[in-house]
Amino acid sequence: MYIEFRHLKTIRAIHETGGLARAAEAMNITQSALSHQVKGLEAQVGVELFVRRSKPLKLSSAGQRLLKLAEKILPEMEAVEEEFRGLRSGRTGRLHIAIECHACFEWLFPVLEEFRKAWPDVDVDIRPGLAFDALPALQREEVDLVVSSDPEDLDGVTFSALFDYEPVFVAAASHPLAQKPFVEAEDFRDELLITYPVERARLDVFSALLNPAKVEPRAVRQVELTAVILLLVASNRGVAVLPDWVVREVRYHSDYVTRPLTKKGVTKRLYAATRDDDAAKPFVAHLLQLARKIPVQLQRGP
Amino acid sequence: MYIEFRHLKTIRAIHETGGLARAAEAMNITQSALSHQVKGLEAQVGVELFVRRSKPLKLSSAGQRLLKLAEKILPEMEAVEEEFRGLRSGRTGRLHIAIECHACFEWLFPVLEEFRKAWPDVDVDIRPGLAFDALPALQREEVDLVVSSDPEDLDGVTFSALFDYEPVFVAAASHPLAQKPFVEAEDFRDELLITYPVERARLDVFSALLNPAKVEPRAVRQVELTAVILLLVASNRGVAVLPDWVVREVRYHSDYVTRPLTKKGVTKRLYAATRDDDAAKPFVAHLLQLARKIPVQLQRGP
DNA sequence: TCCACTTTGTGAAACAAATTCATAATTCTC
DNA sequence: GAGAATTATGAATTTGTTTCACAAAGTGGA
Repeated sequence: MYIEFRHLKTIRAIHETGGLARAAEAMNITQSALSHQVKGLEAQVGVELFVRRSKPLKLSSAGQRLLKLAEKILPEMEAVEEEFRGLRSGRTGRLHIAIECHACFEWLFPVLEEFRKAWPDVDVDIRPGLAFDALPALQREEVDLVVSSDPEDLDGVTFSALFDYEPVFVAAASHPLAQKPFVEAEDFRDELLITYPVERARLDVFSALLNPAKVEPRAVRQVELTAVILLLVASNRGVAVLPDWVVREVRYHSDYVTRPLTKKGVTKRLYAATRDDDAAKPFVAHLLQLARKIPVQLQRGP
Repeated sequence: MYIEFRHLKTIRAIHETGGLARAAEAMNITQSALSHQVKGLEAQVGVELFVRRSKPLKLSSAGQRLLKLAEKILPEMEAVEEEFRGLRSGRTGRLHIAIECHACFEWLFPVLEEFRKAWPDVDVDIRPGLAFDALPALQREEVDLVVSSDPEDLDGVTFSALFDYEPVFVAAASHPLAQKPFVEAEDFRDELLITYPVERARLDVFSALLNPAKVEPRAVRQVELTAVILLLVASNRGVAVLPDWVVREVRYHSDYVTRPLTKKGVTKRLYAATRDDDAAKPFVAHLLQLARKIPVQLQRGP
């Protein structure tokens, strides 16, 4: 049984125009063609779809059922077609973002806020990238942009630099280490370190400081939310290392202090990874531009 | 841009089987045909639907959008096809009932209760037929069965008798007229008559008794619900004339009495009107059978 | 009831599109 | 890099849709 979109459109047109001849005109097609089509459809489904006793062709009960289907299906259909039209013109598309760095929510939300104003038709989503390997997913087109601080050389994938940041030590103002101008790996040996619940390789403290120095903190506690981490730190229940942009406001708050890691401080760079063919799309370029500008503005503070 | 069901099925099959060749086999079609089809579709929508860098063909982001559409639309489609298959075999269909007689709900609900057990796939509905002319709607296939007590000679419409009933006078036991063995038109002259809110021509009291005798009751009050009418009658706020089946239980209830209209009583007959072509359908026949049997059982009482 | 008018139905021919066959070109696997 | 598996392509074939030119049937007015 082969009902086709053509048939649904016909049913709808006949119903709307109230007749086969008028429907034919509305569809720029011959009245004859429609007659054949309707006959063919009725033969296929084996059911009378129209009442033929009276001249302006009218839907039978089965026909009305089909009309209901048409009115449900065709708009969805047409929405997708419209979407594709927009996709060709570069106005629409999909931008599913995976973030490997846990704290990136903090600056990404303002970026997306701004982005959506400019590209309302782009299907934006954030996938908390912690559950899976983001870069393979990028290659498999499951995801369209990955935020990462570890560029790799991958086929068909480009990494573009977004901005630099500094992982900084955060502690309560009353904490002994607050007296030092900077902290070193050894300073962590007796501390309870609060981190995001991700593998150590993805945490700047470990990758940039503790692992190279082979230092293990007294204890590590994993906390999901940035606000909660800061709360714990403020009440002297532990210390943390967070990207500077996250604790920017905190600097002028008496309960916390921030200190560089090592004398010279540590600098890391964030990248956005995209598929090469996507990089040309205007909305992708725009997002990258925003992701370079807005976090820097946020760091300058309010 | 012409996306067709064929294309959606293809998208789905390729996704499910994980490859064009396997999908082709699943659809009993050549692999070549599918390749052409996919190419044609991509040309139509002007968008890459598959990732071709790797061999087992994989959906691109646009392709995934289309897959989502397919997974939404195809099941609805297939449900309707199934419905039509059932319709051909007489297992399913539509049975929208219009009732001209207001009290018919009382026996129609038990009938439909029973009916739905036997024909779960038939789309049954009751349209309170008071708002429109039911018989023309029947001819226009807006409705499939009309319950009426006034058979007419209409083209393409058959009236089949259901059962006889007697419109009876109902009054509080303490009402003076309760003393009489039967009531006559003249008896209504000083009464407040409670009726359903429909035109007088459709009320048995008027058509069978008062109009011929040219008697007008002291007052008429219109009430929608049978239970409320009986409540009012019980508290002696008026009298009513209702079909006997409605007040069956009431007979043995001390607060009410029922009396025939005129010495011999009045007998009316209910009919079901159907379109001639529907009358052959097995579920229509079954409904008529139930509508003859069940109300009589109800009248015999519990 | 007849007549003009409108609307729907039909068969053959023209046209358009989908499918197949045979085979080439990729990519994957070992 | 050979062989297997998978997808792509071109020409021929088959299938399906549309048009054309009428035929048939219903509608409404005098």
